[in-house]
Amino acid sequence: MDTRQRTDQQRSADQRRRELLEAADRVVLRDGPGASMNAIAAEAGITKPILYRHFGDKGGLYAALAKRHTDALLDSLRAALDAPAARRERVEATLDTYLAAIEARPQVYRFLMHPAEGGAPSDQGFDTGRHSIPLLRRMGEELAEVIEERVDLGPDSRRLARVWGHGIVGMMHAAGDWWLGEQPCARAELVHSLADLLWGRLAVAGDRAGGPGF
Amino acid sequence: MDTRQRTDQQRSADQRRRELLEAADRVVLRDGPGASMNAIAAEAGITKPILYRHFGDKGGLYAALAKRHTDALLDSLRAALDAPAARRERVEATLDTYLAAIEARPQVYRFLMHPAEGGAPSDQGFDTGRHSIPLLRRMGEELAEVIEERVDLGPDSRRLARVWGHGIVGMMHAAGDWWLGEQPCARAELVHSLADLLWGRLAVAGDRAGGPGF
DNA sequence: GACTGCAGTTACCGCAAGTAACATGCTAGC
DNA sequence: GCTAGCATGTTACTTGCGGTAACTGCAGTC
Repeated sequence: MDTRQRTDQQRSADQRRRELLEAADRVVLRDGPGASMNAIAAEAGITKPILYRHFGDKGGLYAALAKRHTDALLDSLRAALDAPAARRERVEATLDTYLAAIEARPQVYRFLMHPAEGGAPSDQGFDTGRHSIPLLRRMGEELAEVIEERVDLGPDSRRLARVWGHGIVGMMHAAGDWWLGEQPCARAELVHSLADLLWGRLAVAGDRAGGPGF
Repeated sequence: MDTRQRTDQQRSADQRRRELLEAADRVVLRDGPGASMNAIAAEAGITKPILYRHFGDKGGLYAALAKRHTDALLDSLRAALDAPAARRERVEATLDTYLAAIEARPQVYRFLMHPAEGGAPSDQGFDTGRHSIPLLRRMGEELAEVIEERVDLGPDSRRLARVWGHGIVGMMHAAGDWWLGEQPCARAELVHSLADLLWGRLAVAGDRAGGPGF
């Protein structure tokens, strides 16, 4: 029964890991990303070394935490991206999905993107920052694949698709971040404005009347 | 001679501050953003408390450091943005200026944007992250102003210009970050691809032949 | 019943941020 | 000239965190 026992142990270890991650999640979402390992361990009802046995170091824990949320977000984005609809509708749906996600759970978003804000004024000791980029990169790569697969970009399509994938994701991210900071308009308006930008409205807009030079 | 003395002292204090910033610059660019206050003080030939008297805390020092570089970058961007040329040329010139800057001094760029990477594997004790966003935000706001001032966007132009400003800056940033990581093409190609995206090529591209349903 | 392996603990190290209290030199007023 | 004040600098400390070593108790195994 060696294998059977192994699987039992494995299962309980995974279960424990999940519990620890949930505890970490609670603390991080409450105290911000500056949460200490001690605090997380306390929330989980155990002590530090166990966390280290499970996750190696703080970066490992945060990476695991980030991966959970990142995977979840990417799943919803994929769903929006795969919906059977015209291109512009799909783009708008994807933008809206992303923005709805960050609007619904800004704490999670801030953890994923800006690992160094919440918490004490003299916070220290988070070593994330390695995690915000992975999310952006992954989104960029996935979008690039979708673009290359669906849009006819002529020769050099691979490179072009990747540039656009990362560029569009960055646009969405930065606009979303700004929008989340100072809710200047409804989500739908933002979605529309961004889609307009992607649809080339900048190119066809006229010059302003009293513009300097023209 | 009270005022005269005051100004003398003031001048020397400012000078000292500049020297300290240059020393900090050297250390941060050499050791990454995980550089300790002790190391910076040593490089400047003094000890920690003086740094704290000048900058308050580590965040203050890093903010001052970031402001220097941010201001410099914004100056060059403004120059490119103000050049007398057609809109597309200006856009390309601005993109190129930004990308040339991050290509020329990736260390500075990484400090401004990803304050948590270089340095020891178990780095700790940087509390920036408060600085990357300011740069993006400032660029976004400035671009928004330029857009609103020069482009005729009809009613609601203020909101639209800000959305676009932040969105375009984010696009530039994310694409630049990815491009810097894995130099996949020449700078000029990237500039062209991004400008094409902004010029609506995504909207007019056809669907790919064997696409799944689309 | 001794043996192995795993969850868990306490107690510690190292290191960096930040601070208090002490030393030193310069200018100013008497 | 001599002391008062102030800026500049120092040493030596506290606090708090990440990370680890070494010990403890407890399942199941031969």
